[in-house]
Amino acid sequence: MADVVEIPAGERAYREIRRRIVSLELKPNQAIGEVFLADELRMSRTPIREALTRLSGEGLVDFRARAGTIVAPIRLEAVRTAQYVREKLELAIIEEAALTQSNRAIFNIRQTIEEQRFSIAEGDTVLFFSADERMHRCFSEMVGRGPVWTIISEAKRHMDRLRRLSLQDTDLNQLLIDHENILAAIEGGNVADARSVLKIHLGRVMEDIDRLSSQYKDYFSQSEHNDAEIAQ
Amino acid sequence: MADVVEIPAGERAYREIRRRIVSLELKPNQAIGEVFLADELRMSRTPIREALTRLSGEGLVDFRARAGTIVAPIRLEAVRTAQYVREKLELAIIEEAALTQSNRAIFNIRQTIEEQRFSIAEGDTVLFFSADERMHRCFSEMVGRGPVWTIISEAKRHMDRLRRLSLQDTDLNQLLIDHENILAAIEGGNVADARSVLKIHLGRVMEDIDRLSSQYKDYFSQSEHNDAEIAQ
DNA sequence: ATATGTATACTTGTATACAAATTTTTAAAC
DNA sequence: GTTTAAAAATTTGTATACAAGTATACATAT
Repeated sequence: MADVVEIPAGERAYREIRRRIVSLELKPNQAIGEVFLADELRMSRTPIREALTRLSGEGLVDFRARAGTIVAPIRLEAVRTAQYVREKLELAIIEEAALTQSNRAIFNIRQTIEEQRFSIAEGDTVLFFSADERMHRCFSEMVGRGPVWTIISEAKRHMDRLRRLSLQDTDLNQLLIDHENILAAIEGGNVADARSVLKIHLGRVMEDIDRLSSQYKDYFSQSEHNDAEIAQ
Repeated sequence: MADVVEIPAGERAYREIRRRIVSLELKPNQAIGEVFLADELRMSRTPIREALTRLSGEGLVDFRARAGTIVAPIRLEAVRTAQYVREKLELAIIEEAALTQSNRAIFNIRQTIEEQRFSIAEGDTVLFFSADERMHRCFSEMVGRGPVWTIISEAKRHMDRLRRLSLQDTDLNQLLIDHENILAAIEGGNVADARSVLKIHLGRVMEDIDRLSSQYKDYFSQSEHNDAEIAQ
C-alpha cells in the first residue's frame, strides 16, 4: 500500500523559495517580507520562517533584525571560494574517474550529454544546465564519491545565480564540446587530458564575471568584506 | 557609544545546542524533545525550533515527523566524505602556503603551536583541539582562502564528534610534532614535505575508526545508506 | 531648501494555542 | 505468556497573537 506522503508546508516553502532565488525570479537584494511570502504561498508565517532560516544558513537569504529580510546579494568572495573548492575537488574526482573503467557510468554520462545536445537544439538553456549538473554528479558517483558532489553543489549556489545571469550569451556548444572531450579522456583512461580539459572548462564560468558584476551592479554585494561567520 | 547588542534567543539556542552536540554532552541518537530544550534553556519552543532547523541543515539533528527529534548519529559515510574533502582542499592550501613567505602568518601559526604545547602540559585536551583548529585556519588565511576553511569546517562536523571519542587515547605529542614539521616545511618553502607530512597527519584521525565504531556502536548510524538529500 | 525631531506604520522575534500524527501504555482475548 | 486492539500521552507541525525594534513620513525650525 503506497503511503501518499503529504509534503509539509515548511518543506514546500523551502523548495519553492529556493527555486525562486536561484532562478533569479526573486532578485538579489530584493526585499522578501515574511507576510508577503506567507500570503503568496498560502500558509502562515511559521513555515515561511523555517524556510528562510534554512536558506539563511545556506547564505541565500539575509535577515536584518526587525528591519526586513532580503535575498542575499551575490557575493563575489563566495563565488571565488566556490570556484576554488569545486576545482580542487572535481579535478581529484575526474582523475580517479579516468582510472576507473565503468561501462555503466560511461553510459550514464553519455546520456546526459545527449540530453545536452537536444536541449541546445531546442534552445532550452534551463534543461541544458540541469543535464550539465547531472553529468558532473555522475563523475562523483562513478568513483564512489557521490556525497562530495553534494558539498560542491552547496558551495556552488552563489555561482549558480551568476551563471543564470550569463545564460543568454554563453556558448553552449563550446561547453558541450568540453564535455565530450572529458568523456573521451575518461574512456581513454587519459588522466592528464581529463584534468586539463576539465580545468579549462571550469574556468570558463569565471570569464564573464567582470562584465556581469558591472552590468548587474545592484545584484552584487558592494562591501566585499561580508564573510560568513563561523564560531569554531 | 558602544551599542550593547542582545544576542537573540534563537541564536543562543543554536550555539548552545550545537556546542552540546559536538562536545558529546548530547549523545548521538539521543532524543531531544523541543519542550525539554525549551525548558532547559528558558525560552519558548519557537527559537528552539529555529536552532534545530539550522542544525538539521548541517546534519547534526534528525527530525522524525511528529515522533521526536534526535541528535543525528555519527555517519561514517559523512566522516569519509569529510576526510576526502578536507584532504584535497587542505593539501592544495598547504602547497600554496609553502610557496608564500609571510612572517605575520608564521608568527600566528607558531603561537597556536605554543598553545598546543601548553595544553598538553596542562592535560587540557579541549584546549589542544581548539588551538589545532585555529592553526589549520591560519593556513587557509595566509594564502587568502579563509572562507575555504569554513567549508572544510562545516564538512568536518561529523568527524569532530568522532575525534571527541578518541580524545583520551590520542597521542597529542605526535600531533604536535606533525604540526612543527608542517610549519618547518612552510618556512623552508618545501612544498613536497609540507604535502606529505600533512597527508600523514590528516590520516591519523581515521586510524581508530574501526575500534571506535564497534566500541560505541550505538553512536553510529547502522544503515549506512542515509545520504543527505539534495534537490538539484 | 535642508536638517531635525516625532509620530506612525511596518517587520521581525518570541510566546502560546491548537491540530495532527506517532508512540506508549493499558486492557482484553486467546 | 503472547498477541491484538484501543485509548492515552507525547511530540512535532502550523497558526496566531503580541512584543520590540526599525524605517518612513511628516511637521517644524533654521
